[in-house]
Amino acid sequence: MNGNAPTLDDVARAAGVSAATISRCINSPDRVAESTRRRVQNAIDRLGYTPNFGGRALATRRTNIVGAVIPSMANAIFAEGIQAFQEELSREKVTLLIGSSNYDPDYEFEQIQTLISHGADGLLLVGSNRPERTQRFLHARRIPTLNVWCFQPDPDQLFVGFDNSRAGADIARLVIEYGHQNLAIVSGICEGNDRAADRLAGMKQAIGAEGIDLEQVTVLQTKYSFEHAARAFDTIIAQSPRPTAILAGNDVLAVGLIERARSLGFSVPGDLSVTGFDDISVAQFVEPGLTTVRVPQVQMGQRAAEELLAEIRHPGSGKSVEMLTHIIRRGSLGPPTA
Amino acid sequence: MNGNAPTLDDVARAAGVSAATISRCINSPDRVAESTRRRVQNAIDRLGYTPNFGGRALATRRTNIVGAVIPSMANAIFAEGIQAFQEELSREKVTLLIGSSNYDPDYEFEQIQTLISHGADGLLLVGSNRPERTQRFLHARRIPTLNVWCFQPDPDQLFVGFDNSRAGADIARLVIEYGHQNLAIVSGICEGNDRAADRLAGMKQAIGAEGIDLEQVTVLQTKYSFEHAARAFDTIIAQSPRPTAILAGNDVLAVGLIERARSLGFSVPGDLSVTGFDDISVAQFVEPGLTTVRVPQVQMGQRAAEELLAEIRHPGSGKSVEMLTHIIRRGSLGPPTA
DNA sequence: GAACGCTTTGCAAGCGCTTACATTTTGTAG
DNA sequence: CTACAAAATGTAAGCGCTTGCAAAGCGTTC
Repeated sequence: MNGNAPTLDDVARAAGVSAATISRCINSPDRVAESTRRRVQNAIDRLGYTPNFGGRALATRRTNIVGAVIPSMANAIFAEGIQAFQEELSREKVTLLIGSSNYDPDYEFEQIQTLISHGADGLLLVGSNRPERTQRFLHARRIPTLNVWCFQPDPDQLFVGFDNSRAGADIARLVIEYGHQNLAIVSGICEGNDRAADRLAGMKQAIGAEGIDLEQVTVLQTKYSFEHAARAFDTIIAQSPRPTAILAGNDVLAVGLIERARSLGFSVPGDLSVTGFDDISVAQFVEPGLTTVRVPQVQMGQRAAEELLAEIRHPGSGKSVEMLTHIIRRGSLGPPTA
Repeated sequence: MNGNAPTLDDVARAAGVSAATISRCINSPDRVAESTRRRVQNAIDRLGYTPNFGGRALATRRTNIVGAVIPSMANAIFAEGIQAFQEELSREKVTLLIGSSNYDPDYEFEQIQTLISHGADGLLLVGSNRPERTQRFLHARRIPTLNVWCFQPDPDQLFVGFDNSRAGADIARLVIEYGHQNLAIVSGICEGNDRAADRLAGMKQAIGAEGIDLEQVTVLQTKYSFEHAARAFDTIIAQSPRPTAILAGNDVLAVGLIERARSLGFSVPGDLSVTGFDDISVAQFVEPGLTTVRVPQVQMGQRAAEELLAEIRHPGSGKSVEMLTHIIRRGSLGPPTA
């Protein structure tokens, strides 16, 4: 915001019309006579006028800003989706206000408040499981909100995502189909992270359903980093009987596991198979390529933008969308060694 | 912005004081008596009041929103830096409005306009080389602007970055030190991208200075994607004499080159060395690890936030900062085969 | 040429907040 | 108890824009 920027009145004076006319020229040009419109446009250009944001926001009670809180930006997982989201918004002249929560619900709440206090007309949030007070806040303020990366058939909320649990079950089933009986799971930390929790639950459920004793399956929860994954690997590899396959809760963990395995001299998938989840771009560049669950990030981002905008413009009109995931087979999953 | 949200006046009425007092309670609590402050705070909590953004922006002529236009979000290159930038802003209760330009100057200009029209108090931009009209716009509006990812000793602009040219020269020199005489360069597209151009210029300069005939060095410019890199590789490998080392303009290209090389059966660095630039996180996870230029992204993001905020709050007080890069040696660069 | 309807424009009342200035309250010293 | 300064609060004038309503302009029609 600029101290000496020209205002509507300046333009009005310059063009010899009233401020209202200028405003109409900008917001509904067809309600203004062709000739005046030209004159006004001229004045606007000459003065280099741009509408003042505050004034406009105050008068229209709308900012055309949408907020998004994602767990992390450093992490490739959300990058593509958010990029698609942003592009879609941009098409509608809406911009993106971004916050990141670092996977911490309290911090997420703080970010949400900040975004709202900075005028966000609506919010994109990742996942659905958040503390009572966050829910209350959102609800009390009647803030259009859309959750991505998960799906629930709850008519009171908006989702554009997929069923993490089912996808988790899918990949677990595939691993078992390959003949693995001795499994380990390296999950993200489930507390406060419904996606991690659902994936894990899905995996467990499928494993149980296939007749494998869940007691025998080591489950580790760890932070999303190569380092943590490496440590998890060390724990798992020390066990006996040693698992022949490790299911990772996401690709970052999976890549970390593979790296650690190889640097310790294990062959993947010869000695040990590894699967991931998310299909981030590294997944195809590790050696061996990662067998993982492909999440339609770009589609998800686009669709989320559409539905959220719909909900903002006409409350109640946004729809939930369930997307489908599918498994991408690459080299990291093979049959167990006899 | 919410239709039925409580306003300052509502709170004033509820607390039995004037609106001005409420405002002071919020913005300069020490100018208000302890007892009233408590009473007011109480009313605020009870009503669930949050200041209206438009009103505030209008009155203070400030939004506490900072805009950033980065070439791409899908790309890991800017993720870490922007995350650090955002965290630093967040500490100061400033939020980040994000646009992405897709490496296109026109689109960048458009995004800049959008951000400004959405109230950004200042702007973070990547690189420095932009069209006349963008410069004019920024200058005419007196918008505090800071450029990252490059550095120039220009007192009229703010930079927090490094010397791409020197870094390019450094890595080229290292490659030559290893004994390579037959080189190729796969650069990003230089037009409209000063960083790519500077890196390339630096490499060329160093190569020339080391007595290698630049005519003999193939230089390809291509988009930042694994696909394009693979195609570039195909071109280069068909040449004779075949280069023994390829210098890539960034890590995405380098990884793409390595992947393609390996999938065609070439060994890296046995048959061919490859170097990168940026040290994105994949760089350490490709096989072999990428020898590349480490860019202090996190520091750069933090420092950029500090300086930009300084410039916004007290125009003229932001300082340019030159950061240093250094080379990370991993396995992808080795001596040429005899 | 009067009456009517349509389009184009102007008027003026906010939107919710901050802040300079005026006023009241409180505290303190003489 | 008075006088005065300091602290606390209130008053009111904007900040720049949108928009309902009224007025004016203009072309038709009878």
